[in-house]
Amino acid sequence: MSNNKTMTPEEFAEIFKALSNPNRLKIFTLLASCCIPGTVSVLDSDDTACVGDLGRELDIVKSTVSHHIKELRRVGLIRTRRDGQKILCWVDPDLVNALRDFFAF
Amino acid sequence: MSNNKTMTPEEFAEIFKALSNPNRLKIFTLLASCCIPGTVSVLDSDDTACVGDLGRELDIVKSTVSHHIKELRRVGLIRTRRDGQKILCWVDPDLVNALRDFFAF
DNA sequence: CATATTGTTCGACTGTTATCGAATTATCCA
DNA sequence: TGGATAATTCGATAACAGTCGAACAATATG
Repeated sequence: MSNNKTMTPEEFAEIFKALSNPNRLKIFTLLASCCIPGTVSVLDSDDTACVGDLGRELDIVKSTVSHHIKELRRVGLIRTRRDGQKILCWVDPDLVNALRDFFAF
Repeated sequence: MSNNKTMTPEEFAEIFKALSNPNRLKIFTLLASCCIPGTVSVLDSDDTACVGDLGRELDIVKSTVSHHIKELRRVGLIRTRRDGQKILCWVDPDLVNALRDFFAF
């Protein structure tokens, strides 16, 4: 609704690359399932951090999770915000819509 | 419409990996734009081969195109059929629909 | 201030991928 | 059968990616 810039094949390829790693895809899916678009992630409980939760949930060490989060953020799939010690994450609904449109033909 | 098997995160990741290379994505996009779903690819003229055409159109050597076609086919994004000397390619509409649904939330 | 918690950065290792040209296979046709 | 055309396979090379643990930085709290 708000994102109407045209994307190049190279940009799309970068986004798909970000989703091409199973762990990174699981992180994305988990965020997509637990986050109300446009708001922060809360996962199950309200007072737990996203990065830590994701690692615990998916059994990945935190440095790897951090690496993946950075990559997802770089291509615009997710957004982050610091809240105290924690980094809260949520998916960018505009980019998800653009991806859905990509496969609509 | 006809494909209602559930896909694992690993399978989705493999598909996104297939689309993560710019040249492979261009091949897929070109096939998607020129092929009527369910039928064979004809590109511009009727009597030219898909693999050769794709290489000429995108300026990639044929061994590389062949490699990419093989990968796209392996993950189920496209289907192929031999017609004489040529290999005709077209996208699998069911998988495209599954991808569209993946981003529908 | 000292300590605990959360996340990032760094270095290393391992494995994978994209690309090309050469050789090979398959098909058609004269 | 022999030549032409189309595509695949193979080998090599160069670049990149995922993962981990250790060290570091930021924040909160006693």
